[in-house]
Amino acid sequence: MKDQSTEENILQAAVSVFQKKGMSGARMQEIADEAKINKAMLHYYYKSKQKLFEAVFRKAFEKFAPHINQVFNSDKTVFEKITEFTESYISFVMENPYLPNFLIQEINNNPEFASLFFGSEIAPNPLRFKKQIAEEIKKGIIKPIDPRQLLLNLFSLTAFSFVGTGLVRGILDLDEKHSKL
Amino acid sequence: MKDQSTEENILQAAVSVFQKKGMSGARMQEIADEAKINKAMLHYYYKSKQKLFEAVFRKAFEKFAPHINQVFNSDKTVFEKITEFTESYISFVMENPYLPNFLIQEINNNPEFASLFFGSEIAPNPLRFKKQIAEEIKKGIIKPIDPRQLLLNLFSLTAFSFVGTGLVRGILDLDEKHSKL
DNA sequence: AAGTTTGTTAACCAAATGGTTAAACTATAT
DNA sequence: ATATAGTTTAACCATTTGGTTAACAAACTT
Repeated sequence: MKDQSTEENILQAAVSVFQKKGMSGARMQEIADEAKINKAMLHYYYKSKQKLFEAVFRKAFEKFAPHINQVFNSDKTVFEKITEFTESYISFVMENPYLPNFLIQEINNNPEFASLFFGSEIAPNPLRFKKQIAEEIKKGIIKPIDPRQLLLNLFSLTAFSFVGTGLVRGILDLDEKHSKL
Repeated sequence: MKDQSTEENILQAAVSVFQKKGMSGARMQEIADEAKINKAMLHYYYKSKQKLFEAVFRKAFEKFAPHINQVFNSDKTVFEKITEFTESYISFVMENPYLPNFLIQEINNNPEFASLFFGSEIAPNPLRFKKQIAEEIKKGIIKPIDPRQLLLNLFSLTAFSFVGTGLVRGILDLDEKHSKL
């Protein structure tokens, strides 16, 4: 009687719950309910809450990484990369509104755990990007800037408007109840 | 034998724990331990976890609001405001590293609860700031920009470097184990 | 068809957790 | 000093929560 993937079903429900409530806020029962299965199944497929969380985190990380790799490893110019990143990132977040916040949050809450991922294969490698920046500066294509600073700005201006949505909305919507930034 | 404020003591411990772990991650026992008092005292002074959390949230909100009011209500030019905000905000966050992230997080997790604060007296009012922007644009002092966009950018470039510290560090520190942005 | 493996459930369990209570202690007013 | 009100503690309680078990069902295997 196996709906061809209960396991995938569970993971999907776990993604939904974990990304909204975080590791400590999520409840195994709620995940089970969302997946419409018995709570015991969670432990049958994923040994523990921690393991299930890991699966969710890994999935999120793997979904997010390509957008950074696009910047780090493509053959475009820095300028093109910036344009492409913002565009793809924004449409990405529209489809996964909780994902960036989830990543940021859990990385902050659990740095040692997160560092396992940053040290792994799937983590983007910034080396090439840094060289490119240096080259383009030398050639006078872009103004001198620390690559770290550039990346930080790029991230800030794209990511924060989503991460900080609630705050910004709270402040700005006071006399504009309907604005959609 | 009343150390002139057990109550303040508790609140301080609660701030520390709640800001690091959030509402759902915080444990009453941990707060009691940090305050070096019996857990029952938490309920003696602050009826419940939710109430204690509210006190912490209010305190954070009240600490944060002046920095926005500085932008909204001072008599400086927009340009000066931007400079002043970034400076004061950065030194503020150095002293309260967990605060912005805490606010953002709990606002996202609990919009209805947060809206109580945004609707209240202590919440900054952006009206004057919006008028100022419109005026300065008319006078040709600054380029045309939606005030919401300006504020969003200002926030993003200042706040995110702290909120997203973990992520950015994770990506960038791979081949620079010691950088301190 | 019988047996074996895999999937699923209801009931249960132990630990963690927010919260309470009653008694003890301290300080202050009378 | 004694009564009174405020403060603090240890022990306790009920619920929640992550996790387990045993029995049952479905699906392969032979």
